[in-house]
Amino acid sequence: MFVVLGLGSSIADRIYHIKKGENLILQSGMRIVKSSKIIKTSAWGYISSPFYLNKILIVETSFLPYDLLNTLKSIERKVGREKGHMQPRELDIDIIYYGRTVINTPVLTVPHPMIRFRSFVLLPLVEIMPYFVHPVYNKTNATLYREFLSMPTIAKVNTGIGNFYVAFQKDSIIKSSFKTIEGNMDYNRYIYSIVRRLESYFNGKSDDFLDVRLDFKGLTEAQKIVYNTLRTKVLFGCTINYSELARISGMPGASRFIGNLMAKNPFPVFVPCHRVIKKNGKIGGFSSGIKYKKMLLELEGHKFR
DNA sequence: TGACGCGCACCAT
DNA sequence: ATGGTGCGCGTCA
Repeated sequence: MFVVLGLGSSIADRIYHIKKGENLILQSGMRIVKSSKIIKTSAWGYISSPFYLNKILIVETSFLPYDLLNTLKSIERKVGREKGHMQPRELDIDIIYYGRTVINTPVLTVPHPMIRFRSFVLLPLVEIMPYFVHPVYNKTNATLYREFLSMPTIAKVNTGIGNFYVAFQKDSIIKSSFKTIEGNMDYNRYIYSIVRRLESYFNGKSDDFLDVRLDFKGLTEAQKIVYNTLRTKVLFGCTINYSELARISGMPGASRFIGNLMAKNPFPVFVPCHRVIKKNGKIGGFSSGIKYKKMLLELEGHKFR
């Protein structure tokens, strides 16, 4: 059976760890049929982690899936110390494909479930087996990579009480959310800089993100006016009530419409709908969950019980 | 045309 | 201080 393995290392000496992994794979009786170039990538998930080197191998083996998994785990252990999930490690080996077999159990998912979100898997796959058809999506690796490139890039920031996600398309933000957004992790320098600013913001530093481009297409004229008014006139540390925001947006009396608009704000934090509170001093609603509105207002210096 | 919503003012307890 | 009732407004079906 031919299988595709993904090797990665995020602790120096990375090349040495990968090389050692390959040798142990050979020693365990597998035959390396083809191997990709090594590529360098930023860490997946939390951006502050160190960089990775990755490569993939096509190997020929007689191991059955679970035996293969155990063998690879023991190789990982031989190369490095025991590490938790998502921690930097000497060597990480994933089963990308096991022939055309599909496995879906708590211990093992094959093909690897994150293939279509990871350039460090897709890029080498395109290099050494572009026309292999993914048995679940029924698409070639080349197609998966093309789809990956047209996905938004998702930055993920820890807020202290949950994650905050920002979806970028060509250096402009198309959506932000306190819930997971689907997309790739293909960060660039600009996205890094926004993430660093968000990290500071969630630590209490004042930032209105007015230079950040938000993609307002698909919104009505009235919606754009309200979001822009809120964004540019109600800055860090301020609050406003729904009817007052309606008034300064040029639509007096539309407080209920404003509430509606805040509820479906595609850009929480960047369009600061958390600063819109009720006239009687109560906090009002928040579509992502009221705890986030409280958290944001508190880090901007307000008190709510 | 008519319902709907993260509100508001006004009136009741 | 709570709790109901119309009212208001732009959307979407």
